[in-house]
Amino acid sequence: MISIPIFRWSYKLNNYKFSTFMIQMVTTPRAFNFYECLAFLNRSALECTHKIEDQKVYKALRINGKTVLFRLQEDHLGLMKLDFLGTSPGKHLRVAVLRYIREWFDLDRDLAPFFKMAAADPVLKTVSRKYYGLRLIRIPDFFEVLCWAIIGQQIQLRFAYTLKRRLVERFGEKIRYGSQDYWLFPAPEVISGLQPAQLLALQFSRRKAEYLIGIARRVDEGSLSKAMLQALETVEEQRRTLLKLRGVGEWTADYVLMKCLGNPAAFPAADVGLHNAIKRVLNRPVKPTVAEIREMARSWEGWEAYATIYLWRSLV
DNA sequence: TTCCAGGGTAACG
DNA sequence: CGTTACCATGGA
Repeated sequence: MISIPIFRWSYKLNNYKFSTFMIQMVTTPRAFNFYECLAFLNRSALECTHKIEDQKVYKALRINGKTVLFRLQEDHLGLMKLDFLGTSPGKHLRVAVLRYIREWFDLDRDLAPFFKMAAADPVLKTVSRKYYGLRLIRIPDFFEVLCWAIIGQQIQLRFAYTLKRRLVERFGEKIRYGSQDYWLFPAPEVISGLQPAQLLALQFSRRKAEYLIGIARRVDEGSLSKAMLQALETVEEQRRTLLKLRGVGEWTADYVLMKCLGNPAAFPAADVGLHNAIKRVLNRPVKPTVAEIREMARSWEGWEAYATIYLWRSLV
């Protein structure tokens, strides 16, 4: 990872020290298209854990026990420009944010093998060219990815975003900057103390309320964490650990492996969106069966997660 | 009104 | 092991 501190300055606006920016650059790999990633991040107007404005992403983050707000935008020469807003974090924190961003956009992955495979694949051929440079946009926070996956179970994505927004704006923290609020996903210690009725009031189903609170308790008490999963030897062990959780089935387990742990081979094969995307790409009258999809996916081996996100992208 | 959404659990063979 | 009813809600 190369980070280049360019310069630092503060400026005055109306004779008031408005803000201090710490500018840093994030290097980007080959086969990376910032605007394709932006399009994915911008797919719902109801999104609340980041904001996109004028081709720039804004995100609030709690990291190393501190909250920071940053902005990320495309820059020339294969770089992204990172600005910290409202604070000027120390070096340690800046490095942590840079690491977060590399993970968020899956920057440290060589996609050459994926594109080589996809170019010759009947299902992926078109989408891999059309959305070339799109990365697996991850949800690095373990509690957040579990909540988001559970919220999204068996409901339309639009409603899932509505529920997430209610959860975040009711139980999360916010950073105010300028005239805008930037929200942080609720902490597990907050959700673990809730009664199901408090989530039912936000129109969560009773089941989902129970799942979320149960998982929040496990994360809060420390008996479940991302580090714990990462320490396991095999993906199968990771999967088994996730499947033990109430509310986590095959789809959710694979979704977490893909979106949080960044496993490019994780594959939610039963996903309805994936089925619809394949149906459309192949111009079929009906959705393929899971068995057919597994057959199609044989040539995707090792890149199932990337195949999935490119196909999901084609739905919007 | 019916059917489908980026599913999961529990009960049943 | 595979199948099935049930869960809850919003859109088309």
